[in-house]
Amino acid sequence: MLVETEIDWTPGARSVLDAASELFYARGLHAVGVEAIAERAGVTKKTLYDRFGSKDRLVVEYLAARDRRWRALLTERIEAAGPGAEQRLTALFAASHEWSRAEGSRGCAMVNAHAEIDDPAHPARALVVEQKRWMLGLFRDVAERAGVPAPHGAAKAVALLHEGALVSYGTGAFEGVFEAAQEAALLLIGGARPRRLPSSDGRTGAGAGRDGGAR
Amino acid sequence: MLVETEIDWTPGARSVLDAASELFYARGLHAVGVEAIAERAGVTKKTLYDRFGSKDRLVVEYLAARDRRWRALLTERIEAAGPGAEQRLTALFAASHEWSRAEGSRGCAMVNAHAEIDDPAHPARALVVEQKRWMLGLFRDVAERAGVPAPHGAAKAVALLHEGALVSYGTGAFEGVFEAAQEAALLLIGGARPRRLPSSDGRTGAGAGRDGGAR
DNA sequence: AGCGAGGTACACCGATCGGTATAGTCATGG
DNA sequence: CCATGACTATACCGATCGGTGTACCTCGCT
Repeated sequence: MLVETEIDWTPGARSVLDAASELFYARGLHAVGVEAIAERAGVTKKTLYDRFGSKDRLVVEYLAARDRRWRALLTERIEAAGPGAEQRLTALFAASHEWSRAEGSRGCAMVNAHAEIDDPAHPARALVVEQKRWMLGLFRDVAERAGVPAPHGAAKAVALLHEGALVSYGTGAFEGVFEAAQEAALLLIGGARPRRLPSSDGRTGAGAGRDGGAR
Repeated sequence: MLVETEIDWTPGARSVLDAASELFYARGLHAVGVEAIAERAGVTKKTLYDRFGSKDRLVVEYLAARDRRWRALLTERIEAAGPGAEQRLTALFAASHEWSRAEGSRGCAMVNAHAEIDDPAHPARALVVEQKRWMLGLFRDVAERAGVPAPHGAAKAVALLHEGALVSYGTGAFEGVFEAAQEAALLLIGGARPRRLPSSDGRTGAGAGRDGGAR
């Protein structure tokens, strides 16, 4: 129950998954060959195919594993933030920012993968969609906690803000995306009705916006 | 003046560009070979290479041509909408929605291309970034017209909303993304401040308070 | 008349793609 | 004791990748 729901991969499979995660995210699905993954993992192609069967299935497992990590981080941070809507929203955007900074600025892995998979029936597509809907659920919960008159619509707008921040951080087109998204989100969800915001004095919890400036 | 500013491609080059545009967008950069593009264009590979030199350069021309179409549509619609901030914002989101519907739901071609190009020095990356900054400029213009106290920050938030709507329309994770984005954008830009002069109304500090960002 | 630009048709290149096959090593546990 | 599972090593497969070379054709323009 309280244990990790991680699949019990063999050591070889695990290092393949790690290598695939790095390479797929950094270079793209089609740009990375199974040979390169196996080499990076310190494993033969045979092992890779014994564990995953095909490149397609490896792609799905890569996304699934990444999604698990992502959700674990978010739920942890949200729960630690307390029950308040503003607290949760702030924690959520801070976690996204932190994640993005740590992963390197290649944007959202789900969106990127979706862009490379043209087959609508590919299981990876469903995985991506499911994740985005889960995110929407998170925002809806926050909107409801805030008592926003139209929680569904507000949640959707905040989800779009978040999505935009994620991919814009990836392109590096402009700076301070998470801060801007968070501020707007707080305004949409916290400020849409007569209520005092906690210390409306800038510095909205995003910590020092110590964004990795190098672009 | 009313003439197209399109580069004077040869007929062969033009059909290659058309074919490339469809195939690259639908299937992805790496998934489409030059052979397939030439075939679709009704042209030999030789012609393709005589006109574009390499696949990389064809990719750049594909994005550049698409960007030209996109900007032409937007500027036309915005100018036709009149000088008001709300009118322009509405026209902009409507145009995006219309474009996305017409192109098929594969999301933003620029973002998708960016996801597939790992080399930061690739000229296509600069093209993508430039387009996103141009979009931000559009939104800033609107924010300034609306007399928002912190136009830069508000514009960034609206740009993120728009970005999120574009890619979310692509994933198809949820419905009504353009409507939701537009509504929130209007709220952020049109409704977040005193209709008239930017007085020092207390509540304004809550959200986009500090413009900050743009260093 | 002639020439160059824009083509077609097609053969060819080395490299890499995803995926398979065969053979053998090593550790664990019933 | 020995069978099974996890792995290495290596060779191989057909297909496709981006890209080049050669030869020939056919316009429009001077």
